[in-house]
Amino acid sequence: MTKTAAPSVKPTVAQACESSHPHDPQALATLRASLLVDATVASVAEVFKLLGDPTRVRVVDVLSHGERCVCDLAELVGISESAISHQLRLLRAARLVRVRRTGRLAYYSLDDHHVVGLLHDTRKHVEEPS
Amino acid sequence: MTKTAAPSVKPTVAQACESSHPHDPQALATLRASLLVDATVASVAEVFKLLGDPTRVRVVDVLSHGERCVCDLAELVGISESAISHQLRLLRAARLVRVRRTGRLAYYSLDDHHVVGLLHDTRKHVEEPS
DNA sequence: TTGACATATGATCATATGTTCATATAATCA
DNA sequence: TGATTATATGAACATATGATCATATGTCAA
Repeated sequence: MTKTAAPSVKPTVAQACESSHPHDPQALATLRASLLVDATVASVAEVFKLLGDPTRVRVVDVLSHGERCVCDLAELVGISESAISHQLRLLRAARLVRVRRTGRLAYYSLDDHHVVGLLHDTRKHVEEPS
Repeated sequence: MTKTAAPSVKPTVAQACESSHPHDPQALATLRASLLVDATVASVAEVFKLLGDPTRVRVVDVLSHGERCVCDLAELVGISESAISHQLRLLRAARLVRVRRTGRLAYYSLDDHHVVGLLHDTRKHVEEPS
């Protein structure tokens, strides 16, 4: 879907707007060299994509207060247990959460506390008066 | 698609796993009260969703180094000008970028410098050795 | 004014995503 | 053992998304 090919992979074409405004090829080359590499872009986008869903934001929000079992998560997030389980699977795959099993209960907790920071920063940001 | 209804809107049902492990209703109520409200969850998810795409991550990355015209952005990001324009539209709508028009050129720049911080933090995070 | 150019946008299409339903697995209890 | 409970997962479906193509708008140069 999203094109992730690196700019550097694409054969460099003459810039369409080159004639209209001056470019410093050296500066452009320097800029290009300082851009994030493909793998980083992909990883970063992946983390943001996981946080880019209201259900998963709620899950992280709940878990930021401590571990919870699946059914409590479902209840607190306001979604079916099946739906929560699917979402937890995604978060697990990305190592954002971790499971601890006790009998038939599965307790989830944050495995990546960076996301709490991201959530916190973004929350403060969106709550700022514009 | 994503269910965004608040837990509090949903009539409280008896918890399915109530019988299996003890719950402190008071603690649950306190937790519930400290969760993010719907509007915040939606806004936060919206910002993350915009950053959850490799193309847009690249756009923000490029713009974090200074303003660029659309055709340079297209070139640097490695995508068609039409595609870039569509993405810039989304970023504009969310007030993450801003346009400055000069003749037939449109220079885009970051309108929200929080996103650079988010990008930076997440980058450092994904580049950490696990 | 005409034509070339820079950007924007609507329509379309293939693919991705999130939920639901049905079912599977595994643990506990009668 | 058999029934119940907690969680997981596959299939199906509706919707969302991002790219492309065609076209529109606005600007500048000849």
